[in-house]
Amino acid sequence: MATEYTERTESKDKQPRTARGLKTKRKLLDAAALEFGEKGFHEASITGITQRAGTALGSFYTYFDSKDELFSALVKDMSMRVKSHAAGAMTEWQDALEREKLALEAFMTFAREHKEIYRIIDEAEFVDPASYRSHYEETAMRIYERLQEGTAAGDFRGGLEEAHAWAIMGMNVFLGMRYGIWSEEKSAVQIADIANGILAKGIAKKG
Amino acid sequence: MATEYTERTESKDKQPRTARGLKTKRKLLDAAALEFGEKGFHEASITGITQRAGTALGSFYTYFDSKDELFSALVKDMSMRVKSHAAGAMTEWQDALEREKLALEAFMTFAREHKEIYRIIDEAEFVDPASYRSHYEETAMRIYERLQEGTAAGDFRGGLEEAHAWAIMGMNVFLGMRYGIWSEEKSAVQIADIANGILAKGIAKKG
DNA sequence: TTGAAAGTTGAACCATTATTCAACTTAGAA
DNA sequence: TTCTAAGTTGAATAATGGTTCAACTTTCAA
Repeated sequence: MATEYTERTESKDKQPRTARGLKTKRKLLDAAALEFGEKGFHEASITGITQRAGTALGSFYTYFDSKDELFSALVKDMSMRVKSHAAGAMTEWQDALEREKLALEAFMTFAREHKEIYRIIDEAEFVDPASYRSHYEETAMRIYERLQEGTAAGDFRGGLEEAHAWAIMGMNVFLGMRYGIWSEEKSAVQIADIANGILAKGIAKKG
Repeated sequence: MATEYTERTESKDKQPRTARGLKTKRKLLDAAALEFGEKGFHEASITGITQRAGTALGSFYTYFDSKDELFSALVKDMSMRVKSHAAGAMTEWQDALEREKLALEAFMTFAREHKEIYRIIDEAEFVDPASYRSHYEETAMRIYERLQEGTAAGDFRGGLEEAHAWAIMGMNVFLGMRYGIWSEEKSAVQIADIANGILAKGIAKKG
């Protein structure tokens, strides 16, 4: 699975300059995603990564300055992939509420298919806190914008704040962990329905 | 602050047998909470812990088998302390909805006062996954029980499942991180009100 | 075709740090 | 008071694994 990786923080002189170099770097990145996902940052080793990638140990340092830098690059890439996936799933919807349902459904599906991604993003809290924070702040912002659009469209009530977005995000993340990663006893749709029920009417008895 | 720590997993022969021993062990545990909270598991060092505690390096191994075992003991203790604190705050309430508000409020306050605790529990996902899971499964269970009581009392609607508890927990955890640990721009009460609004009526426009 | 730049290789280096241990000190029961 | 168990100490041990580097191979523009 040849994936495209963004590499914002990278030192210029480490960019591959030939097709061969590009291929090697991609192998390293894919291998790293697996290694970090399986073992976590500290248990993962450069040796393990280069072995998976089928390259020599030294080749790693042709493309990355350090283990930390690689991890950082991966976090940013994973963050972007979650975002793209969700965006792609939220194209067709009748009302704002349904859009949120689609968002969570997409999120759950993605979590199930890429369990390693979640481990990497979560571990960024300790290895690369700035990226971790950005990931969630940007995600919250995106949700907040959807809330505002929803209010404007008359689907959502007024008075929705940034904190509402964080609450929804928290719901989604924990449901993703519990019913996406830890077990798949319920379908993504079932879970999305439950969360959507909360957003639609809360849990209080009507009266 | 002499805190009591539970030590379920500890080997019997490491228990202190004198008052002096007990005191040293407590110093080590308190120092460890600080060290792990500040630096995280891997950056934290036994040397750092014993230095903070004002004991010799070797004394650590009089009371603990390993760095991992100590961390594990800490996670369990922190988990218990969050639980106790929340329980203590949820004694006076008129209806189930208000009880949930008090729970989140307590959680937020506690997070602000013990930021290091959150780091420790979060990092357990990688260092001691079993404890991490237990912590959240038990918390979710407690919430779920409250939901059932709420339904029985006529405060909550029917059809509430375990997944509803996970959704609420996720909301709380993320709000605690964002508005408890990262910044305190809003009061615990304000945040608890927002979350409670979601539980009470959702975010959809009444129609 | 050719040679300089790019890429590859893996052994060696080195810093870190958890853990051990044997000598030493203190506590407290008898 | 005495003596043994409990506790303390910190230098030494050992294993790990990130990083460097000099020799070697491949690429590709001219």
